[in-house]
Amino acid sequence: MADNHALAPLVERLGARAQLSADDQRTLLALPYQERLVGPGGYVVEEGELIMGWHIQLSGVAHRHRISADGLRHIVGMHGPGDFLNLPITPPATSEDFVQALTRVRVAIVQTEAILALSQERLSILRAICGEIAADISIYRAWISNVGRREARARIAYLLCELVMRSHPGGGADGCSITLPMSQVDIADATGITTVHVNRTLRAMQMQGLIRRHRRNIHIPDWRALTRIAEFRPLPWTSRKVDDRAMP
Amino acid sequence: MADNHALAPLVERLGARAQLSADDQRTLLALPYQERLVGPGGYVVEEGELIMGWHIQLSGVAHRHRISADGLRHIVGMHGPGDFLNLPITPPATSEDFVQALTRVRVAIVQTEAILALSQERLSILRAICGEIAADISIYRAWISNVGRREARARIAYLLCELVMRSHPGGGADGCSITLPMSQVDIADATGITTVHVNRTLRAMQMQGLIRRHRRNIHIPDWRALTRIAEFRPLPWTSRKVDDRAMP
DNA sequence: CGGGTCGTTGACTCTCATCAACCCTCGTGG
DNA sequence: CCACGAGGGTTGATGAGAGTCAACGACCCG
Repeated sequence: MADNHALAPLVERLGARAQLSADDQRTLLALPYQERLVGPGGYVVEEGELIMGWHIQLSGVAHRHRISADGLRHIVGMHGPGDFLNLPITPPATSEDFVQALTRVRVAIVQTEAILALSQERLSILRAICGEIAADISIYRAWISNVGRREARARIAYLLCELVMRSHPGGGADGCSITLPMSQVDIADATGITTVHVNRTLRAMQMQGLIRRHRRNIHIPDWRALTRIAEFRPLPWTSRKVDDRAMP
Repeated sequence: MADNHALAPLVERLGARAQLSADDQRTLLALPYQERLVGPGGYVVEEGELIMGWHIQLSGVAHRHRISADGLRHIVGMHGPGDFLNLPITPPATSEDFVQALTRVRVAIVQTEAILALSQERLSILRAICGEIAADISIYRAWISNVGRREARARIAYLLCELVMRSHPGGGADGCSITLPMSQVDIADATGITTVHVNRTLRAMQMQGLIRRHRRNIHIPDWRALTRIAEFRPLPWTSRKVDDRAMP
């Protein structure tokens, strides 16, 4: 139902973990929203920007980063369809980081008051939103653990696992492939290692048979082996369905 | 008002960022709750545990960690009075990490349904909770950035800044001091470096005049210098008041 | 054809991990 | 009273993983 509705990714995401009645789904899809389109390299959100409205990513891939005093970029998260780019909070709250599009990205902006009102009316929707935020938080903690103390290969493997989960509805499997939405520079900034070392590590992973590469296409012959190296926990990702069809 | 009520830390935290009427505050304080007391070293939450109720830390200091396959401990966050140890979500959701007490810790457990119902009744409370969760998320992202790509001194400086903010209601200032609630082993696991290197780095920071140490007492002669090294952003911490009085 | 971004590789350096030993303090118990 | 052990802290020697610097190649697009 309503698969071609713009807000479908939101409903799918909320429905993945919690029970939403047909009525809940209709109500969500009926939320008034504005749509924004951002091209590759464009900023979806900028640091310091006032948070006006609840941003839900509809399609495409983006990353979230901060710039340190010495100009280094730290990527602190990846975003895909259905992701909440902020919480429904009211100004004068401002964004602490940049969200930058890697591909073409569509975003829906819902009035904060509208989603808060809806949460008050419908317990099931409030519950679903809480569940989704909890999963997001768990993923952020996984990133802390990932970049904190682990060797380069494990960090990159983890990032690959996350990208696989984001682009394959059913999760990873032997023989699956992804097209990296990001350059090796981006991978470096997301894993806290240098581009030179990313390059060498990818090569080493290929030598070890963990991945096969052709340009930005990554083939994963043994999904279990990759997750073991990455110490990837699928829990927060389970039943997260992603719908990334081409734009209308 | 109600300063000596057990749930006062919750009201203070929620009131720090949002406007809560006297009536809101009374309603929050009237929430039914169970209290749990955990001694130093005890687990407040264990990995895999079913999340039953909304956990709010009332006093003490705790840390949140994960154990990797090779047995290494990764500390992914610190917790103090007023912190939400989980979101109000319903089973079968389980905890992804351990929360372990460093000092004696008191926790209030509120029925998930009770706080959800209250959020539905009172927009101001829902707003306040969203604001607090958003600040927590920002802090997690800061951790990702902290442990990702920075030298040992900066990582430790950041952790010290956070501990200062947690124990000084008004924020840090020249000449302030803290008593570390954690050993150097804990600092190592929270910053992703080894204990040996933590020790050497603390010594170096002392040589440079960034800190003075006596056992676990840390004196900070120049707060601005420390935050500059740490690239510490006070924003998510602003007006976060902490009340860590002795237990009744 | 030229310029830009991205990817690749080599040589050298350095931070930090590893391994190992030793100290201190404190609580316990003979 | 002292022996003992455990946890935490300190220090040195050595090595490995990753950073830095530099150059070059591949590809895309105007």
